[in-house]
Order: sequence, then structure tokens, then C-alpha cells
Amino acid sequence: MTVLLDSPVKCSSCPIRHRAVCARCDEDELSILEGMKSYRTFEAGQLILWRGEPLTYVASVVHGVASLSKTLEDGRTQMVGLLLPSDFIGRPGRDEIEFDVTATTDVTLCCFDRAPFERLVDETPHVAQRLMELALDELDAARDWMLLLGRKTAREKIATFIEMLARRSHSENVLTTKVVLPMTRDQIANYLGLTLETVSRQFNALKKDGIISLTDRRHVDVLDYAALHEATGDDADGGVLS
Amino acid sequence: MTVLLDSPVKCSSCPIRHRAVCARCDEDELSILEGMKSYRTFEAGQLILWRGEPLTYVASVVHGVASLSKTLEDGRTQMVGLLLPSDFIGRPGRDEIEFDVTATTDVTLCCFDRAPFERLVDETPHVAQRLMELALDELDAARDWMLLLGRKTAREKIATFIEMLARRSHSENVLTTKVVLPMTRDQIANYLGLTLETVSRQFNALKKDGIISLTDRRHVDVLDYAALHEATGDDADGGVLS
DNA sequence: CGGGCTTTTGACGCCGCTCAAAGATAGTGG
DNA sequence: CCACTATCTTTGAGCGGCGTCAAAAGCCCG
Repeated sequence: MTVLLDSPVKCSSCPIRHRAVCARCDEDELSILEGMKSYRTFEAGQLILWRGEPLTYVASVVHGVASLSKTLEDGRTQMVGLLLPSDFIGRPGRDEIEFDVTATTDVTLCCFDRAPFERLVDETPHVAQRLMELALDELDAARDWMLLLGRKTAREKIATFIEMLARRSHSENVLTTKVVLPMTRDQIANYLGLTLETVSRQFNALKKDGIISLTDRRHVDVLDYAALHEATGDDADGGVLS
Repeated sequence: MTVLLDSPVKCSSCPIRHRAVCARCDEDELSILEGMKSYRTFEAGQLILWRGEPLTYVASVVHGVASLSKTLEDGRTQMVGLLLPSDFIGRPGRDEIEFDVTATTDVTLCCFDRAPFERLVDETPHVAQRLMELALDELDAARDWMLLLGRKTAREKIATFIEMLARRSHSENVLTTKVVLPMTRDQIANYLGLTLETVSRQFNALKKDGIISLTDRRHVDVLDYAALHEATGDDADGGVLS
């Protein structure tokens, strides 16, 4: 069930303070947001918002992973975005979204009612600018994904996926070799435009090649970053340290 | 070669006046833009901007079609966007782009130097808001395309492509049955994540089924809109009249 | 220990890719 | 105006990667 927590974390000690929609806000702006916000939590698997439904609030992801997905008439589905902590849900000036938003893991959201938030956007350029940056970041990510979906092989897709998670989950430039998979094989398949069987086979193929090891179903250990990047099909310069 | 025309069309009689980045501008704002703009034309096939190059200007497409594309190490390429008249090239706050921009047909751009344009964006909310809308529109389009690339069959891809062109090219709610293909089979293949042979075969399959007819290589005549939509795999409600 | 879920593994078939060649079409120069 | 050429498109034959179907194995939680 959706849970409304009465005491959200203070903005000043919020883990996503410097990356979320509030990143550029000064103290005054922050205290306005502080007054508007509330936390909501969702269990893994819950629908957070769905296509066509009027959007009553917008939110930042604080903890956990959510996903955006679209579905064809006959039920085939494709994830069109992954929302990690600091990512934003909802869009200024629209009152519907065109996809479903689902909690992939347990999720905590920092929510703002739409009307007051939009007023704030109109008045504070810091928020509007940051929103624009976030939208453009998403657009870049979407385009990388289009290349992946349209042209990469199953093996390249899996390698790219692991590399992306490694890049986004390492803390402060320290490159960790342990990667946590925030989703099941089935969800990974929907993200990569594959079937779950193919996902499983390719994970094991990378393992057999000594590029990764699979400690348990949710944990990948990257043994050879160079080989992993090689397997993504991307240019050499797009490597891990960039 | 790039041609700089010394006398661009006046904004007030510009064909994209009400849809481009300037859509919400009032007379005063428009005259500022008028003073900043210049036209550039490119022949079909020319590179307009390329990945990693510093971005010296931003622009609106006035006539023609341009495309955004990304390339893998071994040369496989995927179009990640189609720019039709009124679409915008370039992004505030970034000095590089992550893809190549190519003229698909002969193209006329309405260009603004980046520095003065960005100053204008900071000062006039009308432009900033419109830019945000355009970015979100592109994001929606990118996500539809992700569904197509990841989950649709070749036939569904072709049907979706034709339907999209029909929808974007008809003027003022009048549904034309004649659709002009602004690109070659090879370029269509790169847009849809297919090969040119498959594109050709699927066009002819739709023709054999009586859904379209092919007058010449650049012109499609839609004979049966309902059947075309059926062939896209999308939900019933996303039909032509929406 | 039992039941449901996720993952793995195998066998097989099909859609779309590859390779190849012939057929249109448009642009060029004689 | 027409032959010539380059480019684009169509068509065919064959193959392979990934999807489909099925069943077994592993894991988690009561």
C-alpha cells in the first residue's frame, strides 16, 4: 500500500540534495520546498502512476528504483526509462503521462502537489533550470537506449546494462566491482528489448568468458572492466572513467 | 556547401511561427529574435553538426528534414530522432551534442548564435518555457520510438512509420492519403532498426495486402487507414484522429 | 518441509539479416 | 534526345540469433 510518512528527512541532510530537482536551490527556496513536500513509499511491484491518469503530484526518487514502461495492444511491454535516486517523476505543464510508473524495488518518493509546485517553477528560475537539465539528461539517456534497442546484439545489451549500473552506482569516483541488479531477469528483459531466457543465457555467457561472476541472482561482480566495455560495442573513449 | 542567405523570411510570415521555439513570443521578443537570426541551407546528405564538436549556434528547422544519428564502433548506425519543420536543434547549457545531425533532404535552418540566444533564454520566460515543451515533446517521441525499436516487428515498424508521417504531414486536420517519404530505404532502415532489404519487403507486403499503394519510391498512398493502424500494433484509441 | 517464484537449460523454429544479382530511376554529358 | 552511369530498390536464397515452448533446478518464506 502507499504509505504517507509524516516526517520526511530534512532537505539539508537529504541524500539527493545535490542532484535532484532542488540541486540549485538556495536556503530560502529550499525552505519553501521543505514546507510543500511529503514522503510516500511503495513496495516492489506496485504501480505508482499510470498512463492517462491525471497527475496530481510530482516527485523525486529518494531511495529505490522505479521504472517507466509502455505496452502494446497484445501485452508486449518495453521499459522506456529507469528512475534511480535523484531522478524526477512528472512534467511541468502536462497533466497526464504517457507511460506507467512502477516501483521496481521498494521506493521512497519525495512528493510535491502539482499546483503549488508549478507555481514555484514559474517563479524560481533555479528550479526551472534544473528541471530543464534533468529533462535533457533523460533525453540523452533515451537516445543511448534507442541505439541499444535498435542495433545492439543481446550480448552487447547485457554488457551495456551492467556497465551502466556500475557507472551509476559507484560512489564518488571509486569504481566498485560489485554491482547490484535492482530487478529480475524478466524486468531486465523488458528494459533491454529481449526475453528473460536470452538475458539469462547472456549473463552466463559473460560469466563463462571470465568477464563477470554471478555471486547470486542479484549480484554481479565485474572481473574485467576492459573486456566488459569491449563487449558493449561502444567506442573506446566512452570507457568507465569518463 | 553551407549557404548563408542574407535575407531570411520575416518572422511574421514565417511558416513555423506558431510551432517553433518562438511560438509564445510577443512582438517585442520577436523583434529581438529577428535581429539575431540568419538562415543557413544544406543539401541532402550534408552533415550539419557532429558529435563532440563545440556547438556555436542553435537553430530551428524551417524547411526540409534533418536527422540525428548515433554510431557504434563497427559502423552500425541508428537514427535517434527526425527533425521536421519547427523542430529545434541544440540545447541550452550544453556546448556539445552527443550525436550527428545530417540533412536528410535539402534543409533550411533559422540559426541563432549560441551566446546571445542563451542570454535571451535566461531573460525571457516565453522562450525558456517553449524550449522545455519542445524537449518534453522530444522525450515523448523518443519513448514511443523505444517501444518500437525494442518490441515491434518489421511490419509494425513500417506501419507505424507511415502512420507517423501521415499524422505529421497533413495540414490542419485534413487527413491526406498521400504521404511523402523524406528519405531513402536505407535511411528508413536506420531509423527503424532494420535493414534496407527488410524495409523494402515490408513496404511491398503492405502493398500486396491492399493497405497502401506505392506510386513511386518516394510516395505512399494510404488506401486503408484502419488497416494501417491495426498493423502498427498500438492500442485502438491511438488512432488517426486523435 | 512444502509451495511458489525466479532462474537456468535444452530443443526447435521463425523472423529478419546477409550476401548476391537483377531491375528501376535519375542525373550527366555527348 | 539518348546512351551511360551511379544510385537506389527489389527480389531471391540461405542462414543464424533470438524467441518460443517446455521442463528442471534453485531460492525464499512461511
